[in-house]
Amino acid sequence: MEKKIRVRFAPSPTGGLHLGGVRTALYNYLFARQHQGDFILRIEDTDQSRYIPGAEDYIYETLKWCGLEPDESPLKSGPFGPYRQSERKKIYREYAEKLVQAGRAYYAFDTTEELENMRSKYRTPENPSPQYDYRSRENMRNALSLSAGETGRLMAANTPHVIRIKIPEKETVHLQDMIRGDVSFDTSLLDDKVLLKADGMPTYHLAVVVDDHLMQITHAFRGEEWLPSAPVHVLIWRYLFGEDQMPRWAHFPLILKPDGNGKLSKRDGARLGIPIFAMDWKDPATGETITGFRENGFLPQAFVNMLAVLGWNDGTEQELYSIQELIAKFSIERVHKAGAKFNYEKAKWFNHEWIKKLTVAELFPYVKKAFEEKSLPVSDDQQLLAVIGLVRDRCSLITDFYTQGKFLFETPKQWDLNAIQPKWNEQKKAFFRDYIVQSGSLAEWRADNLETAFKELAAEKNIKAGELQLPLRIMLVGEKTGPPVFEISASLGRGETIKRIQNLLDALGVP
RNA sequence: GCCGCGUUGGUCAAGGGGUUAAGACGCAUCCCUUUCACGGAUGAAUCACGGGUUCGAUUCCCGUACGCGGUACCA
Repeated sequence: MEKKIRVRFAPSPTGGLHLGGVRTALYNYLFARQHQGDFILRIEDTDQSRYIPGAEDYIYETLKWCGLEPDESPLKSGPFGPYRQSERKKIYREYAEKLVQAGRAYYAFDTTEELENMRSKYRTPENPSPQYDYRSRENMRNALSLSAGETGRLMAANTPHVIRIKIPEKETVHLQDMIRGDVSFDTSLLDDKVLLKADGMPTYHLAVVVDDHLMQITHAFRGEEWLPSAPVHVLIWRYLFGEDQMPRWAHFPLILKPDGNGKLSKRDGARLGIPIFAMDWKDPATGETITGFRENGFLPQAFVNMLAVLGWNDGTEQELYSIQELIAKFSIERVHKAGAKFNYEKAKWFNHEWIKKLTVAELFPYVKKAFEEKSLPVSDDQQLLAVIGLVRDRCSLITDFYTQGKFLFETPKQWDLNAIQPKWNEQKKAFFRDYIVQSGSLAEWRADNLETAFKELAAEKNIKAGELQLPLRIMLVGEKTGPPVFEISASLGRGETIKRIQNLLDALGVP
């Protein structure tokens, strides 16, 4: 029987989740669902100095918003818990010691200063970052260079120490990446990475291997920034559990900043005025808020869709996918090798498409919330439903519903007078006075009736209807934009329409 | 510096020894609309460079350039 597919998303709770992080979660999720496997959320909080309050909750909320709920997580325990690495601390020491016993790792007592001394001593323009490796380790204070007695004495005295992996001198480590194929590394270029830190916490390198093994992870997918340290992980697998037990790897391409080059960072969001985090993230240290896609008016379906195709496609022309379609069609092998620049305009296009795709009823809760956030609570749900239908095609973001539809719920406070004054005259004033009366007696207040009445009256008075429509629009909405003017008038209702016409007539000083 | 990974229009990208090198976003023009959008049509714009291999390379190989990532007791 085949082993059950198990994948994990393993973020560090150090801040908001940006596009790349969510996409990694998404690809893991899609792969798990496609194979009826498990999707695990593991919190990698081994660096206590980088602990950020709220970051972990942010991860849960983001996954929830995106619909990527894990099968096992710190919140939803399973048979392989705990799922927070800080709570697994004691597990790692045991494995680190095993490596020491096997001669594949060793104790090292170097202080931060000693390490810095070594680096500055060997640092040259050609070698700006000297490594702790097979050459230099003999000159450092560790169990390999010290006598057994001295090491024993230091250990007995509880001297602060780390455990480092002993990287073999001349080997080639191969890795089969599901996206990149065979990737190989020369071990003589690798350094003796710290596995267990002085505070007893593991580094990522040890923790990822131990936990992937213990949690029976079958496929380990992560960002490309991990590729250079992958050979270290392969070696740890080999020494601890056997390479045949190792999960299959895939390293996802990075998401790059829209302009220039480099990995997308939170700075770019502020700099370019675009969201890069899934949801608003308030930095507890600075109090600064970095805006998110959700608050910018993105639908989760669109956000997920956009992310899925940023670095993957199924080879057809299809661009719009529901999560179900993604589960059916996604494949790791078709994920790109090269990084992709993020394009906010295209992201908005996806959202626009999803706004058109959803029903008015499905849109309703999002739009209602958007109005509430703008301090314009809507009491009449029916009316809001009607507005959604009226303006949806011209909205790219949920927040656009407010700008496009607010006219219905608030009387214009000011008018774009420049649009009408130049051509305004007595004749037109008279037209609107009469139109108030005429339309007021209409049997049915419907857009088509209004338009007919309006045009008939214009013809009667010998004025081009087109020249009167703009003034009417300004009266009703205040500005030159918006849905067809008679549609607006229809949803506004009789009383409000007349009131608004009268308002502007008054403002223009009609006797 | 060294190591790794990349490189098809401005961006996302399909393709993969012989093609008019798809499609989408954006842009431009036109149509629709007497508003602004939506929508529709059309258009401009691409295989990083140099060597091979081959009857033929965007596609395969090797270099070079460029970009990114890594080079921490961070993940």
